[in-house]
Amino acid sequence: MQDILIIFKALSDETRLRVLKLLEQGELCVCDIVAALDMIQPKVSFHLAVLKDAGLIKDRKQGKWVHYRLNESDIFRRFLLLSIMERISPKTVLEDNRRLADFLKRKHQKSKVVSLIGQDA
Amino acid sequence: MQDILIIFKALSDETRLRVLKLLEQGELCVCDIVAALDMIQPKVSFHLAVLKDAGLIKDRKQGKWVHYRLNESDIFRRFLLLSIMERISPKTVLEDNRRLADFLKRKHQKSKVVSLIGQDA
DNA sequence: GACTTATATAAATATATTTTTATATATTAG
DNA sequence: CTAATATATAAAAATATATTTATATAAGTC
Repeated sequence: MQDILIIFKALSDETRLRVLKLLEQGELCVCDIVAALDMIQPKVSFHLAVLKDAGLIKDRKQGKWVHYRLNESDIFRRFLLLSIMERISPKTVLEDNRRLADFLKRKHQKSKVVSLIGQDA
Repeated sequence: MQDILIIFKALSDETRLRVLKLLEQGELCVCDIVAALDMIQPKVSFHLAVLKDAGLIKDRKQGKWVHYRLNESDIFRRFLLLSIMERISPKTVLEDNRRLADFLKRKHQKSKVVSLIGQDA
């Protein structure tokens, strides 16, 4: 019973559903999600931990960053994730995606500049 | 979004999963469920209201009694209910079922006696 | 009509979850 | 080595949910 309870508890929070929806588009690091949701980092980390505990997401550490992605390795969670993607309100998702796109654009611009400076030096 | 959130919230409580499992065997009235779970009645009524709100169960009033049954009228809820039935811990379920069987037996004996008295009169 | 039974609901209390604030840890940059 | 950045975690505060206790409603019994 524990398993299924932990999964449903993890899914019974709007923030966490938004995170899952964001991760539909692929792996994201914590700071991406913080920017997309427009929330403070410890709050996001808390919710990521809940989702990870329920086996709904996986993480991968790379340097300073931790990247999260959906865990679709079993069919039940896979179905749940799919149903969420379909049913989540498009309005919130739109704004989350806009903020994420903005953030990623600025992030990439910055890394471009950094690498140009790197070339000069 | 509201819909799916309300459904997951309803499913994120052990008592409510036990209620759903009990209802797998068909319609039950509140007092049956109270006996099966060995809980006080207002508590059970509270959880039934949450499940009903989420559209997971339906009720039917008949005289003094209110009978509840699973609502399997849409495919998503149906799938969720099915997954719960499969995954819920057998230990708790066994005890719930034993208490329910006991209660129903006594209930039927009593109604038998009542109807016999009725015959005599 | 008074009494009992089945259920629901409201108010008070207890418990669990989420959010914030502060801080720790680890990695990289300078 | 010091500073900055990304993330996690602990403690405190805020909020939400569940539980209990008391009471209301409605139906049936005597």
